[in-house]
Amino acid sequence: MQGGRSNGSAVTRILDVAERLVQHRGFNGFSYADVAAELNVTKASLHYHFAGKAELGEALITRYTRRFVAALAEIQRLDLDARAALEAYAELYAEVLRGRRMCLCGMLAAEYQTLPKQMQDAVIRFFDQNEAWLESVLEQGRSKGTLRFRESAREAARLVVSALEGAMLTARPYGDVDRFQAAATVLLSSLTDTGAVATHS
Amino acid sequence: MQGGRSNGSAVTRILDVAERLVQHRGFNGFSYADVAAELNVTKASLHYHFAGKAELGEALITRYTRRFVAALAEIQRLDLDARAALEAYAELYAEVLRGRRMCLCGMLAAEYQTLPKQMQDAVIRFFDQNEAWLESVLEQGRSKGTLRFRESAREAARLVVSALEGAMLTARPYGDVDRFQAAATVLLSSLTDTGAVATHS
DNA sequence: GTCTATAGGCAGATAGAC
DNA sequence: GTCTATCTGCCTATAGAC
Repeated sequence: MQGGRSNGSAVTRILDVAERLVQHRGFNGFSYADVAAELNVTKASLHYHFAGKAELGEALITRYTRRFVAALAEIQRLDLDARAALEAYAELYAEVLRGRRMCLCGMLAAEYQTLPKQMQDAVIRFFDQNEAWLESVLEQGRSKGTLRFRESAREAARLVVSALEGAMLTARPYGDVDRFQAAATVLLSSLTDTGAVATHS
Repeated sequence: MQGGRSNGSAVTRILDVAERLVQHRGFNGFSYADVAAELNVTKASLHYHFAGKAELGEALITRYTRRFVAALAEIQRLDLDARAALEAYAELYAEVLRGRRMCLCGMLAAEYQTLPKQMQDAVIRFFDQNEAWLESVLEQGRSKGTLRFRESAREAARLVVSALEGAMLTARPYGDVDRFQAAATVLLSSLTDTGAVATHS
């Protein structure tokens, strides 16, 4: 899902570095100076490409969302059953975490109250699109009998997003991708179980 | 679970204001100046009580964890069944969210990479204690047949923490506590279902 | 497009009077 | 304990040369 490393245009290289910094340290935890130092340019030259931090931030979210939505479309194209589609969805998160990164929009959700308006709106759009895609997958899975949940598909979609974002969030302090995988596995099995399983250890 | 409002000692009042600011804006999103302004004192006087931001931050986590662990002990004391204990646990999170706050340690987990070492260690301890408590509740629920999950109780505990932290994280941009409640409800029902439920809409 | 230079502000922190 | 005053450093941002 990620592009190449620092071989694109100036704008692309700026976005690549800034994206990694935000996913590592947060929007309030990085500066133009950090980006400039890594690219061996000056802060002033960054302002030529992005008027201010708000514009840079908005561009980051837009690009990230575009790539994420493209990855969702690719999963759809594979025409997997619902369980496998959810596994593929969780794998998108796992890839980000393996790069020692938090989901860009999960990070920005934490900092939401301090973000410029245009970034806030872009963060909302990311989650809306994730939910819509998941709702469709979950509804289809339930209608075919491969998934099971009591509440609406929209509500179940919110659990999936919540659990995966939260699993990334809590796995990072431990530097342990297995923690994420464990939570994802329990989540998927809890939406899959048919009832014919052991009820105690 | 929260104490009174600004009626304690100077230290307590500082912690109260700083706690709210961190839960609202993040550790990198607030300053000594913010706290001082709200309390109508100067930044210098804050340094008398807390040598630096790192010490203030560590004290915040320690107090928050102590209160949270006390709330967990209170739930235990009520001797509820596992399902009700999990509902009470989720309600602790809901109370925080109703105050328009993120879980202190969830917020700090996002900013983890930028925190001073003593704060990082304190954040880890918070999650460890939550997991241990949940593991015990989940194991008991499974042995009594009121809960159902395939994997280890420790792994299921990680899902519970992940889902609730993630549900808080993603509900805040929408300013919508119902979003949290929906995710929590689906989570609990997915750990409770006995198998005799509808499998499609 | 990228640079040097600089503005203006806010950060965390300290010294020393009261 | 709280204050005034100040330090140093970093922040975002801009002007203008090249």
